Amino acid sequence: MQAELTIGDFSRITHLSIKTLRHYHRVGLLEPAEVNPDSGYRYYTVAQVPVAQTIRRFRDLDMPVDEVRAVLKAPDGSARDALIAAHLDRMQTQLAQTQSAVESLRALLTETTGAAVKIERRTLAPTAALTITATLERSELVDWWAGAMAELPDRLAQTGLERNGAPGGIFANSLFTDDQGEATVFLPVAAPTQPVGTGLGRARIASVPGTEVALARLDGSHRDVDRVYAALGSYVAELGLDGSGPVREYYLATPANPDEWRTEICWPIG
Amino acid sequence: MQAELTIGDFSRITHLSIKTLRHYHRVGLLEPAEVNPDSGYRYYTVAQVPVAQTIRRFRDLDMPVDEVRAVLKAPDGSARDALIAAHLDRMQTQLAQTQSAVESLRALLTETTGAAVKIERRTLAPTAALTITATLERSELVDWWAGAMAELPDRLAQTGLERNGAPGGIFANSLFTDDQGEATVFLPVAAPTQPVGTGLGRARIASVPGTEVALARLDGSHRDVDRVYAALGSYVAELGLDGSGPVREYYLATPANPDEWRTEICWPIG
DNA sequence: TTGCTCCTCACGTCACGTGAGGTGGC
DNA sequence: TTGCTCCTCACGTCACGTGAGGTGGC
Repeated sequence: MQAELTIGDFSRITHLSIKTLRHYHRVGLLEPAEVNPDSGYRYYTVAQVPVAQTIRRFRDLDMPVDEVRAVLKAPDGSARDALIAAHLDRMQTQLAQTQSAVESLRALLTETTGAAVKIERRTLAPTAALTITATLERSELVDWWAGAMAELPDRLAQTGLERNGAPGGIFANSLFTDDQGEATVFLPVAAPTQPVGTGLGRARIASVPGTEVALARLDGSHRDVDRVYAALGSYVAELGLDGSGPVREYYLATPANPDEWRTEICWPIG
Repeated sequence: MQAELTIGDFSRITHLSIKTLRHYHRVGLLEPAEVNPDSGYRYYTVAQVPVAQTIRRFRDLDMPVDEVRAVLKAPDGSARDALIAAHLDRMQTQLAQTQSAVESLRALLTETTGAAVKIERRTLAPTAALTITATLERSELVDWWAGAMAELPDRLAQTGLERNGAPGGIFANSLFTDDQGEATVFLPVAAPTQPVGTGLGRARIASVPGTEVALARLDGSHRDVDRVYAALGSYVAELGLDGSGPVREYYLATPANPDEWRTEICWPIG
């Protein structure tokens, strides 16, 4: 025997509000067992309680409704587990980001004058390089960067070429102004004396152009990289220089501990 | 000399997207230093860069725009610090909730059959009690509960009355169905032989009515309290009982470690 | 019969993002 | 002059919440 529960009963049992239950009906996430065609009254059964609980748990973790639906409809356990694992991963990332945002805020508040960023001018020579390029959303940038940076040394070994300097990245302005654009990471190499074959996957041999830049070094993690960008951008603007080219970064040291990273941030000048 | 920056320049320097900058202008969070009245072009100055950075930091922490505005306009450092501290507190709470939601999900997934909840029937006798009652939003409930529970013993000492049983709480259905309603916490006392004076603040002497209930014990934190509610509600519904009264809880033990709490959850029956 | 529960529908919220259609500045 | 940057305006997104106005069921 299926006990018929009104929406109010079901709400009390599941701790999902009535408004929320109606919403979940509208979007097809949790359909009442029965709807009276005359009155429109929704009726649920006790068998639906565990489903509602599962939904609540996932929504508490901010899993999007569409994804919760996918989890509930997943054909088998492994598909389900994969979706859940993916979401827990995202949660993990988000927790780390929040943690880092808190630290960043603390730094901003405790800092008395704003540690001066030392800016120098430098002329970067053009070079050949092993490159990976993609057009992507700003939000994908960090993950993409890590993957591409990890791939480059393996590809380099395939080419048999000599490495010729610190790895770098080039980032289109639109990545910042419009939240999407082209990014490149590269490993400088001595110019190849003969053509390099295929089989390098997404990696390519290309030339990285020379340019004059305003440059500042960032010691530590990229948590506060925006402060360096701000210093450089302000410097270039105050001098009335044309800084319209894409920004470039050189990764002098990237050990496991991000606090020990050393990076050069380069803002191109005219 | 104030360097005039176009919205694109300013976007690159601050890492706020152009759309976001326009939005912040619309809502008055960050106004351009100048707007060309003919073209509508926005112009910013380098002096605005630090302000933009501060905004970005706070928004990264999900501080609502209205609050960021309040922080920026705070007349003095202490008002500002108070707003920031309040927000960091909320962040802390939220991190804890996320943590607990993850654990709760893990529990739901690893649990094989769903630990059976033992349900018994009991008749609760009416009693006099020292009570604190409020109408509140569901989201305020936990904080309010902690404050009121902490206050009750002090108030009891003021009355000179004898405690007569475990503290409890009574929660209106609308708290769950409609996200707001009346909540009461109480400390049972022997019926006072003479009127109790005023000066008890928000606490009152009142009578807690008797009722018959379906009851289950929750050992551990209230993280998974909804599972007990679900078991009781399903039980009552399946037996076709009228369970429309407000839910009641008794706090048998609330030591510092929430995993050692013991609570009786009572679903009233007709 | 009363009043409590339930219903729909249209709109609001929050912090932007999207996209059409158009104009200004070097 | 071209095309790149900038503009407005209306609407969309996400997960509901609000509120008006009305009806069903015990």
